Amino acid sequence: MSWTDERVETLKKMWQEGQSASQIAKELGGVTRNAVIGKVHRLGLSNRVSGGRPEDEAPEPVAASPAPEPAPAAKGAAPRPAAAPRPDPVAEPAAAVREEPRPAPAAQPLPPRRMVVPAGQPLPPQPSANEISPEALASVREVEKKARKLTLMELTERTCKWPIGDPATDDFWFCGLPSLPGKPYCDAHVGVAFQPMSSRRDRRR
DNA sequence: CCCTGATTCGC
DNA sequence: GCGAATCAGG
Repeated sequence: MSWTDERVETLKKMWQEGQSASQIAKELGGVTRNAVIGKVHRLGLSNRVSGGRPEDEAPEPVAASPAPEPAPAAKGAAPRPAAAPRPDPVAEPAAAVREEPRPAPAAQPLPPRRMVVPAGQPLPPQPSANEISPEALASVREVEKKARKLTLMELTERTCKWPIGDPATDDFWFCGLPSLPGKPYCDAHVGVAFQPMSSRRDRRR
């Protein structure tokens, strides 16, 4: 692979968005994070942040994006582990996680809201009425207390991406415990997310 | 251990 | 110019 104009453009864009070198490398493909970092330096895009600014560099205050683009699927598809778990086993939230470099540093103190009903019609993805083994639920509750409470950006391929809390408030985070190899969730959450769909009995409710 | 960016230096 | 190896951290 070579640094075509297009690839360089992607690199610049992502770097300025604050994406890590490894993330950029993954996105581009065919290059390692080292290659990305090397290129970043050659392009003169280093990120000096230290408090003291030599006073020569001033441009690029990183203006707030005009179109904030609400979190992709993270919000709308966010399952409610506590009450109605089981996010789509197929479409793991990882994709949505990849984006959103700036999750807005918390804001609204307490907006007038009652229930979170993600606008739009997309609400069906909910096999709902799920029967999760009591033990699975129990371990999940337990685990949630030990959750690392990671933010979107802190998630990696090895951290549990199970969302906890209400996405519409600051009271929201991701489990973050070590995920099972190849799985998007930790042991406890995998147990709730991937149900054999077998033990399905009638359920008074 | 996982991850980050920074630097060096042979190619 | 490129990027693996290495360094220096969190």
